[in-house]
Amino acid sequence: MEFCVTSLLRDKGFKVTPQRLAIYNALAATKAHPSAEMIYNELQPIYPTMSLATVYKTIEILKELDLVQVLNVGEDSFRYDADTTNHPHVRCMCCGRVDDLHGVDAADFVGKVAAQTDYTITGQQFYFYGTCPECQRKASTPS
Amino acid sequence: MEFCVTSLLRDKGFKVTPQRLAIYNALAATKAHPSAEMIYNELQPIYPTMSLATVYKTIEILKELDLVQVLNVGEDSFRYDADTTNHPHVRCMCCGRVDDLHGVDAADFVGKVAAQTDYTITGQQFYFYGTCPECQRKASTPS
DNA sequence: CTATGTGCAAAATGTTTGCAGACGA
DNA sequence: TCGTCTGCAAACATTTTGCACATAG
Repeated sequence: MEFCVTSLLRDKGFKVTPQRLAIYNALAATKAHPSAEMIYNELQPIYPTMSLATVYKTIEILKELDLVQVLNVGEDSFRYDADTTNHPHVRCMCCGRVDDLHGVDAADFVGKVAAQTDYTITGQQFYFYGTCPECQRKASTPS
Repeated sequence: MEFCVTSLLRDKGFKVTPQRLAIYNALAATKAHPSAEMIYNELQPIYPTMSLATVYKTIEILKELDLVQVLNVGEDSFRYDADTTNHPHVRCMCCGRVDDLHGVDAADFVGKVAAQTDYTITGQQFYFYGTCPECQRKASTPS
């Protein structure tokens, strides 16, 4: 996996730096869909001198290499996902966490939409909003 | 229509001001899903003294009254839609315009998703990306 | 050794806030 | 008249940029 990123970077003429690997690995290792700042905070203990600008610049490259996708869940910042398969996401309106929704077939729906519009559809993004299991539990058993 | 907004504002204890009516009317009169700045620019000729802050504050109220919904098409700013029915949107990756996608039944798809997750689903937002008819035409007949 | 990358600080962008004067009810 | 609203400017948060030094190849 790490080898893969290394060669992908090199192939496109990008240099392989510890920061770039660390940022990609942090993204690949989590399902939390972190924002730039969350990645930065997570890497602070390991790379105390790394700057937020480096996180942004690296994400830009990772996007170019199709190694991450960008999420726009309605917050004031973007989130990033190293799983670049096209899957829907859910955001908990209570605690703010964002989860994947795998295993739902959207092809029918996308097909119907594509048939209804004059646009040429090249991609889509589905966001669901609700309450996650933990927040449901918290809500039903008040302290 | 205008009467309706007036009384909705009054009912909730908000004052009815020309700026608020103008902002809502501007939103209700267009299908372009303008951002705060686009609304501001559109109203400049008629209300030259109006500030962007007023646009933002008014939109906040309109959201509270469920008179507008917020769109997050992946740009760096939000867009607003006075059509509060839950319908998908398409964004042209070429010219940036955002259009409605009415007449597509999402109930099946939403139902499948809701059945697959432990979240309680309370809402959703579908964004499609592609090329609008005009940009397709432009692309096929280069100057 | 050279070109690119990093880290810092400053800038840019979009949005929010505080406050004095204006205005709707 | 009174309380809220407006408009301005300043504050804020997120992301981008410029540049000197560091480092991968």
